[in-house]
Amino acid sequence: MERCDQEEESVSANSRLTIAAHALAWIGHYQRLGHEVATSEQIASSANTNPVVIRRLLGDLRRAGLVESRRGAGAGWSLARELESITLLEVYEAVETGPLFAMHRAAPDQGCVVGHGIQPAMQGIYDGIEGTLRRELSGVTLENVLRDVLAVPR
Amino acid sequence: MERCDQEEESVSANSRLTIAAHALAWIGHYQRLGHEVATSEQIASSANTNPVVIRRLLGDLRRAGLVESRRGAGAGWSLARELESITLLEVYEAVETGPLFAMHRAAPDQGCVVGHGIQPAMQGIYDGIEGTLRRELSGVTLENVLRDVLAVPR
DNA sequence: GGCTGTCGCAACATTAATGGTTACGACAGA
DNA sequence: TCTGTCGTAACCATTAATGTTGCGACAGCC
Repeated sequence: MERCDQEEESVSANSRLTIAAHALAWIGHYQRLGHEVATSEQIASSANTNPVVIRRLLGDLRRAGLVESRRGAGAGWSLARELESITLLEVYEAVETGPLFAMHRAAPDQGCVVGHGIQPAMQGIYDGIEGTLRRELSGVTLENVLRDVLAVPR
Repeated sequence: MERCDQEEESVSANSRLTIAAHALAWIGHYQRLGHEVATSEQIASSANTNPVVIRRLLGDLRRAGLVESRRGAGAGWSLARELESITLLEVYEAVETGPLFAMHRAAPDQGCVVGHGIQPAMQGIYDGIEGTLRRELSGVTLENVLRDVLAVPR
């Protein structure tokens, strides 16, 4: 598979949510063209990555009940649910692991008033932010995503 | 410096915002007790980390105009502004680098309709989410944080 | 029954961010 | 001059994400 190098400054964050949305939109679009299943090879070609990466990601989505896979001849992936019913929140929860912001690696000094109170204080703030993030993500369906994708001018 | 291992499942995300808030709250609280400056050694002891890590982080905050440092004898760190006027958004922008969610590492296949439209589509969604995140962060001041910290029961 | 294409998964390499550690010069007050 | 602390470079360790290869499992088809 050819690598199409593009000079990006310094990609740090994880692109798992982006690639997962790409894969779901691709499968949904492909099925609307009349095809039964999509292969990891086809999706990887569109996303410019390795088929195994796609299979790993789709494996997470299958565990979440969003897609199904068939083995044997004529194998491939298909949606387990309609694009309209899948939200970015479900995709996010299927592919993202930890919290947005982490606490200290080692517990702060509990003998210090600041060290003692900082984790509960920040946790309360972070919980509120993650709740807002989830509300935002739950307001976007994969149908919305595919519509936006197809609306981009060539 | 002793390492106080605490069994966390799998800390992945970055704790830079947490540590920065800890440091600012510590300096602010210390100054209210009548002290002029705080040393990276003291802050590191409270946060249970290395003084150099604190100096690096406070260096970012100084570049953002949130703290000042003094050198020579009686050296240390002090707030450049009141805790009430510093928001978590300013701290976030001072210490966090990239976007919350990243795009593909290599550009997707532009010859595919999905590959062509996926990045603009997701970017629009991500921009909205980051805007919401920033609004949330801008609504919390370091004064709020310190108050929450001191309100935690012993 | 064998052939074929694809998934499932393990194993390993690569890259990048983060954090921990040591070292040492610069600085400024006592 | 002495001392304590900052400023910063250099290096190592750890972790997550990603890329890659290999191969067995599976199921339809000939």
